[in-house]
Amino acid sequence: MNIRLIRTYLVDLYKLGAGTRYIRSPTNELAMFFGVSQQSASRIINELYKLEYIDKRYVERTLWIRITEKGLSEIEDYIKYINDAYSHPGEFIFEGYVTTGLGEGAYYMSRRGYILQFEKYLGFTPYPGTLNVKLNNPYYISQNRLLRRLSGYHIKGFRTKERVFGDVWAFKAKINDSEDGAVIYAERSIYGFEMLEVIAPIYLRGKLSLSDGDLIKIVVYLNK
Amino acid sequence: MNIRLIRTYLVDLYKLGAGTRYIRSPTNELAMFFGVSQQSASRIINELYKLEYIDKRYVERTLWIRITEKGLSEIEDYIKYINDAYSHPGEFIFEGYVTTGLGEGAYYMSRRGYILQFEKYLGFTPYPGTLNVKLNNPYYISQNRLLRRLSGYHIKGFRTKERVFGDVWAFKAKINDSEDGAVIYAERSIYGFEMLEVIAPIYLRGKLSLSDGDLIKIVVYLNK
DNA sequence: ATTACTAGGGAGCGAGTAT
DNA sequence: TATACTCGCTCCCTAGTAA
Repeated sequence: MNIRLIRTYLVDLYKLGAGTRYIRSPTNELAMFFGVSQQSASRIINELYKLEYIDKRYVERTLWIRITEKGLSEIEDYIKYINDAYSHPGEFIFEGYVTTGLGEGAYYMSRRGYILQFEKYLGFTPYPGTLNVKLNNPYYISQNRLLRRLSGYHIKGFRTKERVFGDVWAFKAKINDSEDGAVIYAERSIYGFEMLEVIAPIYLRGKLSLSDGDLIKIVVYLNK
Repeated sequence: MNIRLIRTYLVDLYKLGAGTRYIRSPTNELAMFFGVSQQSASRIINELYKLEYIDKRYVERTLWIRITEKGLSEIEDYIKYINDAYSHPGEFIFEGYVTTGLGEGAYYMSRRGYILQFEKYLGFTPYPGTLNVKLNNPYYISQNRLLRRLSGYHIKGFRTKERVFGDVWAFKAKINDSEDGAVIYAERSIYGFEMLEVIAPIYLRGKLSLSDGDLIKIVVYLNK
C-alpha cells in the first residue's frame, strides 16, 4: 500500500485511540470512519498488520487493534512534516553542528568557473571555503534528502587542463538568523545526507565565532 | 483522485511555497519531491487543477502553480484534523451553543425501555430531558458527522401499544469539563449534524446555570 | 454477527514517446 | 528543453458471499 495512504489511515486509527491501547475495531465501523467499504477496511487493516504498523487480536471474532511502535513513529514523523510544511512554507530549517570537513571546499570555492556563477545567481562572491554542518537528527537528514531532490540554482560544471569540475546546485540560506549565504550540493558529493555544505560572502567561523561542535541553524529558501 | 492522496499532495505543494504565490514547478522536479515519476506528477497536477485545488500557468513551456482558496481550506481542515487526532486521541471535542429543542427529549428520556439500558451502559439514570447544543463551526459539524458513523453503546429500540421507539446510540461525555453525561444519536433524528443531543444524570441547565445561547464544551469519549 | 476471500472494474502507476 | 499523451501493468476499490 502507498505510504501516503498508510499515513492517513494510521492517523485515523490514532484518532480512534489505538495509539495507546487495543481498541475494539469491527471492520464495518472502521469502514464508515475511513469512508470505504467493509471489505476495504478489512484489507487495509491486514496490510497495515503485515507491514507491522499495527498489531491485531480477535475477541469473539471481533477485531481489536493497536498501533505498534513503528506505526507511532511513522505518525509522529508525518505530523512533524505536516506542521513544518504549514508553519514554514518555502523554507527548510536545519540545525546541526559545525564540523571540519576535508578542506577541499576552499579549493573549489576559489575556482573562477564557479565564482562567476555564484555571483550571478546568489548575488555574492563566496568566501573561499565551505562550512560543514553535521545533521544528527534523523528528521533533518530526511528533510535534507527531500531538499536535495529539488534543483535550486544550477551552477554548471566546467573543465580545465587538469580536471573536470562537476555541476553544483545552490539554495539561498540564512545562517543563525543573521548571515546571508547558501547551501550547496555538489553533483558528486563525498558527503551523504547527514552533511550540509554552507557558503557565504564572509568567513562564517570568524563572524559568528564558531568552533567545531557548535550548534548552528540554517534556514534554506526555496524561492529566493 | 482519492481525497486522502489529494490532501498529501496539497501539503507537499504548500511546503514548496505554492500557498502564497505561483512557484516554478517543472514536473520532473515535482516528481522527485512527490516520490513519483514525471508522468505521474504531470497527471497529479492536472487532476488537482481540474478539481480547482490549484491554478497553473506556463512560462516558456514550464509550469508555475499556485494553490487556490479551495485548496488552502482543504489543507487547513486537514491539518486541524491531524493535530486534533494527535492531541486528543479517543476523544471528540465540541463547542456549541445551548439551544431549546422541540421538547420531545423529556418524553423519550422518561421511557422505561430506554432508561434501563442507559443505566446499564452509561451507569446513570438520565434526567428526563435532553440538552440541545447547536454547533456553528463547520469543523465541529464535520467532526459530528464522523462521530455519528461510529456506533458507541447500542440502546435498542422497542415498541409499545401506541408506537415504535427507534434505536439510539450513546457515547459517554463530559460537559464543561465537570459534569458526566452522554451524547446520544437517535436512529431517526430530526436534527442534522449541526446539533448535539446531550443527556446527564442531573438537570444540566440548572447545575451549570445555562441559558439559551451560552457557549458549552462537550468532550465525547470513544472508549469509555 | 463478523471477517475476509474472490472476481471484476476502475484508478493510479511508470516507460516510451510525440509535441 | 519542457509537458502530457498512450499503453500495459499493478494497485485499490466494492459487491457478493463463504466461513
